[in-house]
Amino acid sequence: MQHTKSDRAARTRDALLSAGFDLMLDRSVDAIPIDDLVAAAGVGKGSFFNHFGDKEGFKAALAIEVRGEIETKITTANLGVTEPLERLAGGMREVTDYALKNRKRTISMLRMMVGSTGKEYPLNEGVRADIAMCADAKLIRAKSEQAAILYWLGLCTALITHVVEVDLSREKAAAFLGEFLTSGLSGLGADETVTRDIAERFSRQLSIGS
Amino acid sequence: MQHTKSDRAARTRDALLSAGFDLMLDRSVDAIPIDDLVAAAGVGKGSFFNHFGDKEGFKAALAIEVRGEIETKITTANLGVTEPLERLAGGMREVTDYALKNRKRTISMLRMMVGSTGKEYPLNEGVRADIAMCADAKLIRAKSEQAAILYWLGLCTALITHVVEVDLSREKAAAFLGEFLTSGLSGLGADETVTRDIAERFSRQLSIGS
DNA sequence: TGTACATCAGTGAACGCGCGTTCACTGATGTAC
DNA sequence: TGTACATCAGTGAACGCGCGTTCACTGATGTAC
Repeated sequence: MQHTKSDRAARTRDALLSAGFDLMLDRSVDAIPIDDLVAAAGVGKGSFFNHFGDKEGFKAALAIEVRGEIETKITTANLGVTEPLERLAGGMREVTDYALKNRKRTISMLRMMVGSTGKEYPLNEGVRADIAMCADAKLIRAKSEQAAILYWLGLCTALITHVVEVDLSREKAAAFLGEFLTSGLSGLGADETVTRDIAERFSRQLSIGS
Repeated sequence: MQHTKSDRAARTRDALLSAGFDLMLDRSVDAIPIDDLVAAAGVGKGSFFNHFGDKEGFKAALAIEVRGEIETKITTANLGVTEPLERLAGGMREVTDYALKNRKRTISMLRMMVGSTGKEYPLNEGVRADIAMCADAKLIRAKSEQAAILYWLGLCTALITHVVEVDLSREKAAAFLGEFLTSGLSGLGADETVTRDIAERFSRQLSIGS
């Protein structure tokens, strides 16, 4: 079977990345010795360098890993959705769901985002597009597009930060999502009825789980 | 003069802290060797340990430093203010002003906040009190107090993150503050007219400078 | 199917620099008389 | 005002462990014939 060898490689690679996420519960990447990583992953020290070249390469791989997962999760969930406000809300719901299901990875991502002074959020580009659609359709108060993007991303970040910090139950996270959608959408100037509908509906979806 | 010796001590201490903030533009505290710190501060290596005991002590001192500055800045600005919505908005204006005036310190603070997984924002407690006052006075939609606090702190964080990231001019920062106050207050359910008035007035105050 | 060879991933001992911490000493400031 | 002493902050050489990186080797998987 042609995949056997790359399967083995993929397994060690994944083991190392997972070990990274595990150990980042306590400390920042910089503070984790490679010895600890390979011990936690159960692989030889050399494998670390086979796969990532050096520690910088490892850090980059960690970031790309979570980023990719979240992006495809949101993209998938929004596949058939055309209503711009629902796309926006869907992103917030999905990222919250991700935080519930992948606490350690989310914590790592939040740590790394600021480690590199905020730079590129995953989902950054998607939010920009959705906000623009909302503005075009006159669904939100259209002043500064950039401010709206920052506003929305800030809310998403604050929400999932809280979810992972206090290790919220799905129930409670859903309640918070409802609150954030209510405040968030009405803050953008969306219609009150639509806002309430979306907040309730999406909160319920999250509480059920997907 | 009895202060002479402690003045000397205070100077070296400040030099080390400032060096810390300077060097944190590039890297996290953990990634800064003490040799670099003392070189940048122009003091002997031993002084570092005289003042902070070890590197952990230094990190703690950095955090306390900024936190204290921001807290007293906000407290001072809100001294005579009794209107709860204005206190809330005043906090956001002051923290933005701080970010404009102390870019490096703000960057350091943002880095450190997530380094310890978000924990205690400076201003956390003040916001809680102001939100509670707003809710009591029926000035905002009163659902979950905790969600409202997270919402507001999230907005403050997002705003100053952007200010320091792109090194915004005071002018542009004031515009963003206006947008964030508009969205932020109306997201909380504050009266539309009051919101617009506060947003315009506080934005103008920031653009002039204090 | 079997044998020989090539490639690719894994391993851990060895290396050596980097970096946090210590410490004996110097110099400055404050105090006693 | 002057001298002797105590205290306090600053200094940088020296230490030694920790940690990132290297490398020669082993073992596993894939391929040729």
